Amino acid sequence: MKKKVTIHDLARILKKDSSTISRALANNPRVTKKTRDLIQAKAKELGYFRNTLASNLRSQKTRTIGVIVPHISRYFLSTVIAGIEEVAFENDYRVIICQSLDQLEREKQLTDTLLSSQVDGIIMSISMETNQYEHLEKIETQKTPIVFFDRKCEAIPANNILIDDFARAFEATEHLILSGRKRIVHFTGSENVSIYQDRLKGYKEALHKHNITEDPTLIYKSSLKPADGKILARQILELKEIPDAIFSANDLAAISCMQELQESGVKIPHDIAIVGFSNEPLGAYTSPSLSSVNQNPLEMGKIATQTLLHQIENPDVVQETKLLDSSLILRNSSII
Amino acid sequence: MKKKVTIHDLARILKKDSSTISRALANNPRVTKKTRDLIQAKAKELGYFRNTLASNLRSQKTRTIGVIVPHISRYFLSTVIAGIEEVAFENDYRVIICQSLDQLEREKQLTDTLLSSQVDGIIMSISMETNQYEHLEKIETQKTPIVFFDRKCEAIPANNILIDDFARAFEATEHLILSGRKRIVHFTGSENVSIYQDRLKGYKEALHKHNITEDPTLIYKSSLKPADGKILARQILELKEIPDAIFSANDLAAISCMQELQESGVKIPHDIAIVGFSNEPLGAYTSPSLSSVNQNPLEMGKIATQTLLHQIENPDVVQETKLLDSSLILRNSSII
DNA sequence: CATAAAAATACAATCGATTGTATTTTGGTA
DNA sequence: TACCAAAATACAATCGATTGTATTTTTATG
Repeated sequence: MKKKVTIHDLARILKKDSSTISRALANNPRVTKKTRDLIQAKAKELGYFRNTLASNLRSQKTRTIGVIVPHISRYFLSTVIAGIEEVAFENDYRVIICQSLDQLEREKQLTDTLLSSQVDGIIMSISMETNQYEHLEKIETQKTPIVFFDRKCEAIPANNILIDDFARAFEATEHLILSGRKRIVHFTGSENVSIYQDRLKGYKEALHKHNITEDPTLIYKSSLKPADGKILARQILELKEIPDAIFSANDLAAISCMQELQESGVKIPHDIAIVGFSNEPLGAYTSPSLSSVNQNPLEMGKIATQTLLHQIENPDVVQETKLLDSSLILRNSSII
Repeated sequence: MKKKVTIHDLARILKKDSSTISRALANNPRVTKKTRDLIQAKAKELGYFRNTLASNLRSQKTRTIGVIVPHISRYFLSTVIAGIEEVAFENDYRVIICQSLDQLEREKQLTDTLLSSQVDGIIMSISMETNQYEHLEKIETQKTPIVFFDRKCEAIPANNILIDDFARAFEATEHLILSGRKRIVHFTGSENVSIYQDRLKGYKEALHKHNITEDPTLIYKSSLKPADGKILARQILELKEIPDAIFSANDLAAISCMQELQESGVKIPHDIAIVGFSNEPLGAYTSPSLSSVNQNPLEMGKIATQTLLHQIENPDVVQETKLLDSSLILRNSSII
């Protein structure tokens, strides 16, 4: 394999010191413009690329952000990532992206890898399984700045970029109640994850406000994947008293549940009204279209990154929780 | 900021040489098990992390793959990325992900960045604007292995992981013809991109086979975004003779076009039948559901990565083009 | 022309881990 | 106890770029 050109090669060829080459390539004024032009021309001619490894080792900075998300290919997350990448690129940062697949073991391995890689900061949405926090404490010990998004994490001091899950869940549930629904099912996810806790609380609070007795048999916990939606649909159909509404903590479960119910002859929203969460694009195209909550993922990714970069440059900045805009979007699955 | 623990710190504390520390941490048999255990325990206690930068600089390997795609958040691409990440993780490789936004300038910058970062290989789908290739030749000059996927690139020797766009386009068009359609519109993308060329060729070939005269006014070129679909719908409605089918080179344009046509009272598929390309998940949920071509993106990502890793370990391997399985999926937008 | 000041460039240490070679220590045997 | 081989560990160079300090060269001025 042909070896790569280094500043030492250039130094030898041009009979200059490598420090001069280094400064010339960095446009350092300590090198004459004439010499600088000569060096830069030769570097280009020989296809020189600065070795970022060596450079970073010396400068103790990598201008790289590590990102850990449960699943890269979900709409919400891939859009957050697009926002992260956009702001990172603008600020000349690289992004390393990893997926935990909602598994604690993988998440641990990935945090170790990112710390070893000397990333300047980490953006993360914790996995559903995360119920222990040594791996996050390592990040804190290393003083590597970290920003959590979507799923709140209070295990270590950090910025959290969230939406108001409680308020939106309350709003969604109240919307169902105000349109006359009384037996409202709720689909929730892992209790390790703040967003599902908060959505559950919002649901309960709305019932309470409107004097509807909370019925534990109407609360279903699952991992909220499409397959779960189908299973839940069948369970609902077996209830003695069929419910008249569903508030699901995510869209994918809501949509697959809706399809399964329809195949059994249930009319949506006439018999059962449905509201989801996350505003997956396909929710706008289902029949009926799905009411949901828009979480502004692009914005979330951008703000998470801005927050992280600010923290990288100002290590002593105060940690805080930022609540971004979000909104309930009403479509035909919950409006007659 | 608290400094990170290095092997030299451990060496000082344990009164050993840093080389011994290094070997102990790498489980090198030259260090006694007793000493090794002692060192590893101390390393854990002090929260030592191997500095990957230093290690990589020494070993001239980064175990990192660079990925450049037009848009991270598109279903097809984020699924390919999920496949890439999966195989990379299994093989203990990191993945740096970048998006070109289909812009040549960004693509150039990103290839430079990746080369400077000393990635061991690159996986890439070229941008729509890419019509010059110096930046790709740089990759070749550096002897950095590269694999292209989806969009074929013959500017430099490399593996290409593709589907048979020509065959699927031919099949899709023939399907429309066999169901009685004669005036078939085709939506195509940039002529820089092989897939659009091939889909166009497949479309033409099918017309030719069935003795339908090719009509240039029925071929519309755009960037195939949702907004383009709407514009094209309006242009179609203004034609003297309304066409009876559309074969679109992607789904997003097909779907937005379909919606716009429906709002003007066109019945799909009765008046105009539609077939898209890429099998976006939401196509299964539109009304009517959209016929399309499944490109097996997860598989594509996995195979691209396996191919790249193989090439990294066997630099002299022969470059080839791999055609993966793909299939036309018929749904209600093209079946009466 | 001499000399000081300024400009340009060279020297050398450093970042942290790795690895071939050299040295020291240990254990066994005569 | 002396000595050798083997085992364990230390030394030192290296990867490529950066940067404070030292040295050389150039320029300006009396």
